[in-house]
Amino acid sequence: MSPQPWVLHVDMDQFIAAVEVLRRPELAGRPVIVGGRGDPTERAVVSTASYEARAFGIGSGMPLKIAARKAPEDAVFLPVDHEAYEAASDEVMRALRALPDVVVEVLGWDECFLGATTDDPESLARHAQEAVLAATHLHCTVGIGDNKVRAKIATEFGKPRGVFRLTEANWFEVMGERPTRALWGVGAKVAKRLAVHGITTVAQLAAADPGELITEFGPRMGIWYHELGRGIGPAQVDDSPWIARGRSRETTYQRNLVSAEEVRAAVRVLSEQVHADCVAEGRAIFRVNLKVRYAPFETKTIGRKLPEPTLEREEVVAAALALCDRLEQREVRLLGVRAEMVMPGEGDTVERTPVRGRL
DNA sequence: TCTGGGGTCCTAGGACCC
DNA sequence: TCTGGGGTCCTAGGACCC
Repeated sequence: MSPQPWVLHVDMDQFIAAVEVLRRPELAGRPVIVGGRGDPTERAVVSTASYEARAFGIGSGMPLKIAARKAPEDAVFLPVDHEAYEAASDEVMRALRALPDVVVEVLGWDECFLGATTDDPESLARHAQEAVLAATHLHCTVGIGDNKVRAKIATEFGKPRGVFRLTEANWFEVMGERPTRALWGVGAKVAKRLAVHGITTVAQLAAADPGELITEFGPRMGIWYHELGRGIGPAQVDDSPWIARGRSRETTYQRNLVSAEEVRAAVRVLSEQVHADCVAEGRAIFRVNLKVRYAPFETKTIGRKLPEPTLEREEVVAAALALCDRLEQREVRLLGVRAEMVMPGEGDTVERTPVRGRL
């Protein structure tokens, strides 16, 4: 068989929990739950649970308070330590980039795509696993696909520590009868809207009328979902460095903010932090957004474009505070300030690259 | 039963212009 | 007095991912 281009998706197994166990070997084999400040009585959620903790029904995104209720006596709750995971992530990516003739596109701390031309992708996958294990003592799963969508989904079937190949040849055999929710980019809301049209499985999505999907979801997403049903997606792996579109800071308060003064004080703090982040990158801010979660759980976002892109602290803070005037007089449990930044080498707007970030 | 913090992109609709 | 068609920009809001 002649060599052909392949996409591999490398996904670290229980990454955050694994990094914590690595530096605390005595925790091996115990249920480890990482989230928030490590205090299960606080408002926070689980970042990662070890496989031992998952056996008790604890998973990512679950409130720590719920996790505490499900957890056994010997469970360990740990605070999130971003720097440690970033350092471990750097080592993982470095090991993968050292593989011969591969392109590495980083998706997050614990996952990336590899692009390579080979006649034996399984062998490359095993080499990648060995290289990561040798460099970091961490295990990973590799999904192999003929594009990014299939490689990404393939990983699910290889967990943990395995390799799985998903291509046009076995797409419907593997995915056809699964719910649309199993597709990357289909969440609860989209699955529900599809179900209204009688589409509940991947095979049904593949057979759906594209016109109907376009009417429901718009020209871009309609076509995207129709192709997703057939496992079609981009295959180009791009290793150009990622440039963030914006920076944001948000905080969920342990006690809701009640008065307008409290809210304004919190917005000032957050906007000063965001401003400092942007100054550190040296990229001017052209838009400021405010995200507010009212108690109990309703989220709103408002924003405004600045007259001119700027890095003047008081201008940024004033813009964020001005948005406060448009908030409702209700208890606030979360506030976030986001700054969108001018892209280097461009004008004052962000150039949208439709697929990236979502894929 | 209680729901983080950091991101990304898409769509609808109004304002405005020719 | 009635009111086009096309385009761009902006804002708000929705949805998804790790």
